[in-house]
Amino acid sequence: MAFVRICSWNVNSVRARLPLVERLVAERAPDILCLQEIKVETDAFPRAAFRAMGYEHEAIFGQRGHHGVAILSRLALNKSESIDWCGLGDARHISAELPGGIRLHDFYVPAGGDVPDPDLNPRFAHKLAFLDEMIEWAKGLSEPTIALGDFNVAPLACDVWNHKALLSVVSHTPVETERLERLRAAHEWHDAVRAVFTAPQPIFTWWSYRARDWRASNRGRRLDHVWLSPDLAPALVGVEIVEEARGWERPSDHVPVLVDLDLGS
DNA sequence: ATGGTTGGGGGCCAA
Repeated sequence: MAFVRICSWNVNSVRARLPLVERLVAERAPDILCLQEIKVETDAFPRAAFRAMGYEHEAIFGQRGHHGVAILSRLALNKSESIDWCGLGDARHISAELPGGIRLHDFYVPAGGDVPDPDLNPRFAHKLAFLDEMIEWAKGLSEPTIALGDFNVAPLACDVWNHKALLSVVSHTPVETERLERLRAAHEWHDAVRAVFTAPQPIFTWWSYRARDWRASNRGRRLDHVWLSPDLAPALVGVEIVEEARGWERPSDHVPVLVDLDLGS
């Protein structure tokens, strides 16, 4: 095993973003790609393109039009499975076991709509219920675990461009950030990105498509996360937020998050 | 306070 580079990336359609995934692979060579919002049915996933890039192992859970997650790997993947959060059948989670018995969980947490009130907005209620289910699930975990993906929550004040303004904006409201912290604490996960880019340094992984100039206004949020269970925390070697990918042609609104681990022999 | 853009799938919805 030794060194393993893992990438988490909400690609906002894997078919639309294939050239950018190929560029990332050429330039950064991750061993494992964890994608979210692939927006394609499992059977229509462009497997051949990933095999051509050297990813021979796959765990894919797609869905027509919406959501969808996939793990593509140069290392063997075993016992892949998905949990049906909130019983809706949504393709928002896939997990697989890596060599060495590490379980890797790839999440696409609901965005939650616009209105931050669960009584008025069913999407926000769904997001909170989804996080509540994750908290209960995490309490029962024991194995070495990596949880990553688009959590759609920016937990810290320095994870958004304007903390006070975003306290009432879905993704940074107290009910969400408190839940995310309870989830993290439930398995004592280590936030790999914040272990390297420590607070209060602002770090973002998402910039809206709607900005005239995303780089100039820099109104970003850190919605994408990579968490390591305590036994894996010492394996952390490095992190890169591939911010430049937001400026590539026809970009996703999220950028890749790379985490390097030294898993020893 | 509002609108701004993108992708999928078909003639708007979700993000």
